[in-house]
Amino acid sequence: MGRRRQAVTIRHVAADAGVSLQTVSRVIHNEPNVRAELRERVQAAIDKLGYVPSIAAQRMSGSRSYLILAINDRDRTIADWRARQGTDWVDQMLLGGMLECAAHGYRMIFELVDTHSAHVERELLAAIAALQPDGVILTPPHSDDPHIVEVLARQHIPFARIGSLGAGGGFSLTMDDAGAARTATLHLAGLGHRRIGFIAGSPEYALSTWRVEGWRAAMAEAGLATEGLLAEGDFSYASGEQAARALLEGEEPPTAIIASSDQMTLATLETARRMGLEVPRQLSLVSFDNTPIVRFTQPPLTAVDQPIAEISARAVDLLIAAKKAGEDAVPAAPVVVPAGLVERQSTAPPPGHA
Amino acid sequence: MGRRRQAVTIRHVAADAGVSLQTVSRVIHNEPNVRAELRERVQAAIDKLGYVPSIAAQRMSGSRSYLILAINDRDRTIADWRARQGTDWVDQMLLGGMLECAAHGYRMIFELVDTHSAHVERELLAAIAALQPDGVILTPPHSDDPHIVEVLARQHIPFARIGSLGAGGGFSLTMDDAGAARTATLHLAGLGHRRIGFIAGSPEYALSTWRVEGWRAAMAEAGLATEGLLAEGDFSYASGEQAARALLEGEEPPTAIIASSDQMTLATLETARRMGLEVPRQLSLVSFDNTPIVRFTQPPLTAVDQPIAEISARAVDLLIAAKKAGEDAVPAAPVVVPAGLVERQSTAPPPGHA
DNA sequence: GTGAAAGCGCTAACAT
DNA sequence: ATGTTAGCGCTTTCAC
Repeated sequence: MGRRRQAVTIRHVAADAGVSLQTVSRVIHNEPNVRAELRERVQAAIDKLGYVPSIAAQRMSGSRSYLILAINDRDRTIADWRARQGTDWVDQMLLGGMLECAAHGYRMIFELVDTHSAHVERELLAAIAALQPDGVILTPPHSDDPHIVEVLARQHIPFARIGSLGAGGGFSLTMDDAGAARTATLHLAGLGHRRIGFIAGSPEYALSTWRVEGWRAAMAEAGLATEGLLAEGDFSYASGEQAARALLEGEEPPTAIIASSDQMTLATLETARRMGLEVPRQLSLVSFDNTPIVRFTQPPLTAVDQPIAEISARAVDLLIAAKKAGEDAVPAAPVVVPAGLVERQSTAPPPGHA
Repeated sequence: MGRRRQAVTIRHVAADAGVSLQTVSRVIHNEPNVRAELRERVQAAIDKLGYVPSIAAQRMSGSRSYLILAINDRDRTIADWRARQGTDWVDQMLLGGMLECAAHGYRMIFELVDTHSAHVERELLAAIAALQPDGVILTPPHSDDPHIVEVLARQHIPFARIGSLGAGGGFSLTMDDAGAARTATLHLAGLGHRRIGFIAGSPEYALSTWRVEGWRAAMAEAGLATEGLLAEGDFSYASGEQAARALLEGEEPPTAIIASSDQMTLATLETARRMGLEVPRQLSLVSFDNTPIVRFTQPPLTAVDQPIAEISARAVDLLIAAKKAGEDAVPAAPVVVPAGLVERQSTAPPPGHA
C-alpha cells in the first residue's frame, strides 16, 4: 500500500496563493486579520486545488477533531437490530445528528457501550482517547449513569444527555415525557374514559417515571382515580403482554391503556384481541414511540411521537456551539423538544358512552 | 476550552515501561523483534495506564486511519428516513458494518453523497481528504457510478461495491439477485402458477436488471411464457401501484406477482385489495427486501431477504484485510452473500389449482 | 532486538 | 495584517 499522503495540503495552497500557512489557516476558519484581497486569493487557491483540511492533522495540532460521538446501549441496540421489528431509533438518531453535523463540517460516529458492565468506564475512555471527539451524546440509560457522566465531566468534554434531567455535568434534552403522558391521558379522558390504565417502562430509565407522573397528574386533574391502573413493564413485548393481562384481567379493567413503548402496546393489542376485546370499540390504546410499525397494525395506533431526530440534531447543534464558545457555554436548563400526539384509529369513546 | 491533550500517550507508556517509543509501538501492533519479557512489561504499562492510541496521531504519521467510510445515496436515504416506513437499510448496513469494524479496532463513518450532481466527485474527494479512510463502501447506485469508481481507484483506496458487478476497480459484493429472483419464481411455479408477473426496480440499479433476468430464466426453465408479465417500477410505492395496475388490469392477468421492493409489493397488495382480489387465494405475492413492515401486513408477505448486514460486514472485513495485505489483495471475483426466501402467507396455489 | 531522529499536516503562540 | 516557530502523538526509516 505504501504511506498515502494527503494529496493537497495547506502548504500547496499557501504556495499557490503566495502566502504563509497561517494566513491560509485563518481563511479556512474565517478568522479576522486577513485583507479581503488576500482572503480571496487564498480561497481561489483552495477551490482551484480542491483543498480540504485533514481532520487528523487538525486534531493533532490541538484544535477540534470535528467528531461527535453518539453513544447507545449495546445490548438494546443490537437486540433491536437483530429483531428487525422496525424500531427506527438508530435511524432517526443517526440521520438527525448526522445531517446537523454535516451542516457544520462535523461527522458523527456511532458507538455502542455496555450498560451493565464493569468496563463501561474503560470502554468509554478508550473511545474518547482514540477519537478525541469534540462532544458526546448520551442516550438512556447511559444519560443517567453516574460513572459515565463523571468520566465525561472530568475529561472536560461537552456532552448531551438525552432523556435525562440528572445533574453532574453536561446538559439535558428531553421530549417532556410527563407532558406527553399528560396529553395522552387528557386525550382519553376527553373521549370520556374514566379508567385509563398505564403501563410503565423500565425503571432503569428516568423517563419511565416521568411518564407515570404525567399520567398520574393528568388523572388527578381530570378527577380520576388511578388505583389498580398502573402496571410495570420494561419496554419489551413480553413485559407488555404480562402488564396488559394484569390490567385487563382485573376486576374493574380499564377502558383505555397507555403503554410506554410500541412493543408493549403491540402486546396489549394482541392480548386484547385474544380476550375478544375490540380496539378501539371496547378498549382504546395509546402508544409511546411512534415507530413505523404502529401504522401497520389493525387498527393503526394513536401514539406519542418521540422526536428523536430533532433531539439528536439539537444536541449536536448545542455541542458544537459549546465547543466554539468555551466549555461551559451549554444550556443550564434542560432543553425540551416536545413530543407530539399522532392520532390514529386506536382511540374512541369508551363503551356505552354517548 | 483550551487545547485538550491526550491524557496518556505512547510516551507515558514508554517511560513507565522503561523502553523506547518504538518498542511500545511494536507491542501495540504485534510486530516482531520484541523480547517476550519486554512485551509483557509494555503491555502491563498499557493496561495500567489505560493507554489507547490516538487515531489522529496514527493517521498523521502515515499509517492507517482506522476509519471505513460507508457511502449512501443522499436523496434516497433522507427520503426513507423522513418517510418512516420502517425501511431498515441504514440500520442493517450500519450495525453490520460497525460491529465488524469494532472487532478490528476500526470505526465506520456514514456519509451521504448525491447521485445526480456535478459535485459528486468533489463531495467524495472532500470526505476522503478530511477523513483519509482506509476503505470505502459503495452502495447502489454509487457502486456503478464511473466517476466515483474512478476517483477511488485513482486514490488507491480499497473500496467495496455492493450490488454491483461492474469493472473498474475495487471489488464487488452481491446477494445473487438473479438467483434470488429465480428462487422466488420457482417457488411460485412449484405452487402451480403459470402466469407469474414481475415488477422491476429502477433501471438505474444494475441489480434491477439481474432480477428481471433471473425471473426470465426461471420462467423459461419452467416452460412458462413471460409476455405481458413484466412491468417497470422504480422501487417506490407510487411506481408499484402503477405497475400492479398495468399487470392486473391486462387481459390475462398474472396469478402471482414478484415485486422488486417491499414498497412496490405493498402497493400491489393494496391495488389487489381495491380490485377485490384476495391475497393469496386469488393472487400470490413475493416481495424483495424483507424490511420489517412485511411481517405486519395482511397477510404477512413472503419475501426475498436482502442480507444487508452480512454484506456490509463482509465488505468491512475484506477492506481491512486488503489494507493489511496491500492494495491489490482484494477478491477478484464478486463476493456472493446469497439472499434467502422467507416464506410467509402471501403465497398459495393459484385459483382452481388442485 | 532496540533506540534515536525525522516528519506527517496542521494550529497556537509569538514575532514582526 | 502577516509570517515564523514549535510542537501535537505517532510511525517510519535507519542506526546500533
